[in-house]
This record gives sequence, structure tokens and C-alpha cells, in this order.
Amino acid sequence: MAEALERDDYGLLFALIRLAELGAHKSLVKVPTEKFGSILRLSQQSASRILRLLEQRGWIERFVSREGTYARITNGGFERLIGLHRDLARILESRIEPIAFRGIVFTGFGEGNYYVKLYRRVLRDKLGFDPYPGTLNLRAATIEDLKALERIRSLPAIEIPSFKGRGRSLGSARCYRVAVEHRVRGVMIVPERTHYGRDVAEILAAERLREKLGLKDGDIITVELTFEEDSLSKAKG
Amino acid sequence: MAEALERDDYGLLFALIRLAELGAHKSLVKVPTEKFGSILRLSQQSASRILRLLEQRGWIERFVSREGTYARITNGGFERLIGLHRDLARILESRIEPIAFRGIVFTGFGEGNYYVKLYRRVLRDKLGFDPYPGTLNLRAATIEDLKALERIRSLPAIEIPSFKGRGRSLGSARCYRVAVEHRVRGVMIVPERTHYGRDVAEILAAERLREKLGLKDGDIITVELTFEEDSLSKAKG
DNA sequence: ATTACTATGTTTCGAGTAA
DNA sequence: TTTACTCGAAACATAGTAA
Repeated sequence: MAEALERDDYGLLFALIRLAELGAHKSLVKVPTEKFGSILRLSQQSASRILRLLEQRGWIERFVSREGTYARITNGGFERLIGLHRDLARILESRIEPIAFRGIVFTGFGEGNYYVKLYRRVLRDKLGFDPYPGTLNLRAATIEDLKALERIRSLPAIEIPSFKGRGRSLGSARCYRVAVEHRVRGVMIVPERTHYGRDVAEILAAERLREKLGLKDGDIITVELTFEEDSLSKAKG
Repeated sequence: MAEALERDDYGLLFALIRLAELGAHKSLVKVPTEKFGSILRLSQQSASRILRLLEQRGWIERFVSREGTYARITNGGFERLIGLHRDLARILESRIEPIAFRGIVFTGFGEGNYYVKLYRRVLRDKLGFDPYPGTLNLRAATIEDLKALERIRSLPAIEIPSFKGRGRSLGSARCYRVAVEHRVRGVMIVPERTHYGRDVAEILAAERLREKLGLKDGDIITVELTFEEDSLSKAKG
């Protein structure tokens, strides 16, 4: 898909679309350069050049006569249009509502500090940052936010495996990269076992979020899923 | 559709597609300018500028942080993608086989000369050129060519009305603009009444085609329908 | 009418670099 | 590491004009 498009060809591809709109994908069409230029909002000269470039690329056939240029889109050119259409279709079909939720800040049981310290090494390795020892607890603000939370939990995550440390077994967890208030990068961590209900999200970040964002209990903040292609591969150290 | 695209925005629209392929239409996505530049095959600087321009156009939201730029496609930007997709869908769905046929040159009853002279004025007015007094007769080369001929005859045509001239009534006819051998502009004329069968096409042009193309009986040539938006309105004089 | 060449103006790109 | 500024270079657009 991406390989199908040299960047230099962007303008040309749009000219090709305009030609197709004139019917050049079905048959020879008369396209005087002056008129084609006005369609492209370019000069007669540029339209002429563009038709020649399209021919050079093999996207159109071109016959110049005294009354003007006749052009037809080739199979190669038509395939470009099909390719672009398919790329767009794939994008549009994959559209889902943005995955974000708003949560109400509350004070939890205070275990965050302890657990984050136990998991610190593996979290740092998996996440690429050293987590502040403590989680920010959020309760879904509305029923929609609860649904968003469930939707997030259904997605593939950064897996934190269970392991043994300090003589005790530590459960597994799953992490999702998020942006907090559009400004601070962090992860939402979903422990295998938790004291909280499914309407609660726990957020980890490199810094203390309450301080960084000036938060107090009852504040409502936005947490939004982010994607980094390298989420799973990034294991530096 | 066309109004939806300022020409200056072509490159930007493609950048938007690339962003969508990264998932930016669903959620915030991390797009460091260096990496985005390599996706677009542009420099880090240009990628940075393009992200700022996309934001200016209102097609994306953009949050710059220490680790890079986070971006998300806005509803406005998404609508551009939908618009482009719809334009392409309309084009692709309207695709039909090119309307062309190959015909075998033969010598007819020799009435062409006489009839073209009778119709000369009205033909010149309707077609925009002064027809050579004589038609080139073509017999469909294969059954596919016959089908193509029938398909052409089913399309809307340039109508030559019946009229009275030199004391006799002249039948109506219908004309289709064609390109002969990709080089010569002419029309295929379908008289209301004819001595020929439905496998025969009669071609008119400004010049004598046998001479211009060096044709003799038995030669096979290509005749292809062409479209000129102004076909029906062009009645100069 | 056309197309398209040449010369010139304008925009876009990216290396260097600051923050 | 980032983003993004400056400014010289490259690419692109068009007016004038020939054919």
C-alpha cells in the first residue's frame, strides 16, 4: 500500500482522480489543457505538464490533436485508484469511537506504593520508564466511561507476567499506554487480582500525577488510550 | 467533492491518510516527527511542518510532549477521508468496459457522398466540423465488436433531426463522437433508415479517412467512443 | 483554436542548529 | 532524545510566446 505511492506523485494522483471524474477511466476523453488546468486550479501550462507526467508514469494514454488532448486512464492508472480506494476503505471500516474515558480521582487502599515497588524492575523493562511508586485511582465517571474501560480491557495489552519475588508469588497484570489529560504519558494497569471493581482504573506514570496535574479527590480527568507501534518490542536495558 | 480539495492540500491529505493508517482516526497516536518523516519519505523538518499545517487546517489535534508529538484526526479531517473515499467509490462503480470496436473496411453503395452533401449544413452545425462528403463503412470484425456497436447505439447521441430539403424529406440520424485509430476525430453516424445491417457502422470525419489513414478494403481499424461534455450544446454559427 | 517551450517567480524542502 | 527555526537549494507554477 504505502509502497504504491511515491510522494512526488501525490499531485499527479489527484489529477488522475479528476480525469476519472471526467470519465477517462471508461473511454477516451477530450481534455484541453486550458480546461483541465481550470479543473485542477492550475494554469494551462501546468495542466499540460501534468498530462505529460501522467503519461510518463504510465497512468494514462494521451493523444494530442489539433482540437486538444484526448486521454484515457490505463489499467496501471486505474489500479492506483483502486489501491487508494482500498486503503481508505480499510481505514474507514476500522473506525471505532475514540477510546477514552473520564474518571473521578479517589484515594484507594494505599497498596499501590508497595506493589509498584515489587514490580518495579519488570515494569521498567516492559514500559520503558521507571514508574512512580503509587497508582492514581480513577472511578468511571459515567456509564459510557465504564463501557470505554471495558473496551480497553478487551484489547491486546503489554503483558506483565506473574513471577516470584521476595518469597511470594506475584500475579500477572496487563498494561495499556495512555495519555492523562492529553499531557502526561502513563499506563493503565489491570492487575490479575485487584481489590477494586471493574469501574476502577489504576494509572501509572513516571511522576506523581496528583502533583504534576494538581489533582485532588473528586477531580474528573480524561484518560485516553495511545498506541505506539513498538509497545511490545520496546524492552531496553 | 471537488470543492472539498484545495490543490495545496494534496500532500497534506496524503499525510492524513498515513496518519490514519497509524490509527490516528481512532485515538491519540504517537508520531515523532523523525519517524513520521521517514513514513512520508520526507525530512524530520518537513514532517514537523506538515503536522503543524494539518493542525492549522483543523484536520488533526496535536499534542507535543518531550517524547514526541501525539496526534489524532479530528471529525473534520475524518470527513475529508470519507469524501475522498466516496469520490473514488463513485468512479470505480461506474467503470464499464471501454467502448470501442474493430471494424473491417469495405466499399458500400456509394450513397454516402450524396447524403452527406444534403445534410452538410446541419451536420456542420451539430458536429462543429465540415464533414468530408462520404462515409467510411465498417463491418464489425467479431461478435464482440457487434455487441460494442449495439452498446454504442443504446447511448444518448447527438441528434440530427429529420427535415425537408430539395423537395424531399430527409430522415433523422444520430451521431456519436469517435476517435478512429486513436488519431482522427470523427463521428459514427446512425441513420434512421439505412441499407446496411446492424453489423455496419458508418464513420464521418472532416477529411477523407481512406486517404488520411492509408486504408483499403479489408483493413481492420479501431473506432472508439469519445466523450466531450459539450457534445450536445455545441451548436456554433 | 490548440500544446508546450523558455525564462522567471514562487513555493516547498531539508541541512544546520537552537531550545 | 524531542520540536521547530533560519535560510540556501531544489522543485514547482506560470507568463510570454512559438508552432
